[in-house]
This record gives sequence, structure tokens and C-alpha cells, in this order.
Amino acid sequence: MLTIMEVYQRLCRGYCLDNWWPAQSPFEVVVGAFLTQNTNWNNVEKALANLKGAKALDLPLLADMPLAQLEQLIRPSGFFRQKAQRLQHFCRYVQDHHAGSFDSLLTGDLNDIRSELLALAGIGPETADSILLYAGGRPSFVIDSYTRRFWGRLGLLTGTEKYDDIRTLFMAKVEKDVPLYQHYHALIVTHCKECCRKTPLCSTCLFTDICDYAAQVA
DNA sequence: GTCCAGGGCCTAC
DNA sequence: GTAGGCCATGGA
Repeated sequence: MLTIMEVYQRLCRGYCLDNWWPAQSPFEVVVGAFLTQNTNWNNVEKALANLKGAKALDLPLLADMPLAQLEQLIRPSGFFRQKAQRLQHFCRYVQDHHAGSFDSLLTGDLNDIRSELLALAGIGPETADSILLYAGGRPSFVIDSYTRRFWGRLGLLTGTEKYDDIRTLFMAKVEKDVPLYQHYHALIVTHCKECCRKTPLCSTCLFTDICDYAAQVA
């Protein structure tokens, strides 16, 4: 079995990533983190384009926008009613509790910020960690469905671990380095999109020698 | 027509 | 505490 870092090194040899989470500002990352929940990124891009086209990708503007208007702008991302409500609630929270300052929200003790984010409607552990890692530049690894499936198939997980168990496992074994955390997570998602869901398995898969899934479909 | 995607919340048991 | 249902669009 490979270690977590050996898996990373193998992924590095297979993919060259550039600007994996495309965003022109930390706030755009946050909006994307809400919109991407259980949604294909292509649909998120449509919603983000709508917001940019309306010149509405701005925290105070979203905070004050009529909810129905926000719903229509983000409609392509799916679950648009609840996402609009939660996104607007987040913007109003930052205005009311951090004077509209994103830096203020994301500065301080990592665990305290994470708890604060998790207490907000529509922010679960994955969204909180995405905001921390990609918008805040804080070392908080993101465990998504890809990560679970991928590490599970490589024998690094038993399948019974909860979100925080996996995150703690990772962060205990990998030095807290933001670019490394971002790159590793992006590599997992890229790899899984590339071949983890293909049946039969992609012939160029980097892990055919050790992957459970590869053994199943072989 | 069916499946799935860069989740989270609520309810019932 | 946890399994199941719900939220919704768009591409493959």
C-alpha cells in the first residue's frame, strides 16, 4: 500500500494543473464553494458568468439584492432557491459581524474560524474547508466524495470514517502547507474525473496496480 | 430516459 | 447516531 504522500507524488507525475480553482478574488471562491454543492462545475461557471454579467459578484451587492433576482442569476447551478438564500445570509453575516471584511472573517485561529463557518446555514465541513483553503489560504484539507472514493479504493480508508476522521488523518500525516493542500486536493478531483468513474478502467490510470476498483473491473 | 455532479439540512426511527 | 428524502439544473 502506498502512503498518502506516495500517492501524492504519483499524482504529481501524472497531471500538470494550472489555476484549478479559477477565481479572480477570494469572494468569488466563496460564491463558487456555495454554488458547487452537489453540482457539476460547468453549471457553476454559468451561474458565475451570470453574476459577473450583472456586475453582482460583490458582497454588499449580494447582501442587498432581491432574493428572487439572485435566484435567477444562479439558477443554472441547481438548488438555486436554497443556495440563493444561504449565500445571501452569508453575505449579510459578514457585513453584520465583520464589517463586510472578508479578511476579518478569515483571520485568527483556524479552528475558531472553521467553527464559525460551520455554524452558518449551508456551510458544512466541505464548504468550510474549501473556503478556508482556497479563499483564505489556510491549511485545512478538503475531503470530498472524490477523496473518499479515491483513498478508499487505494486501501487508505476502511469506509467507516467520518469527514473529520479523514481530515484529521490527512493533516496529521502531511505538513500544513497551503499550496500542497490545494494541489493535492485538485489532483484527486482531476484524477477521479479523468478515470475513476470509467468502466472499463482507463488504460492510462496511474493506480491500476493497487486500486480496488481496477481489480473489480479487470 | 437515466445517471451524476467539486453537499447540506431535516425528519423519522 | 444514522439512514433516507429533499433540494434542481444541465451535460453525457
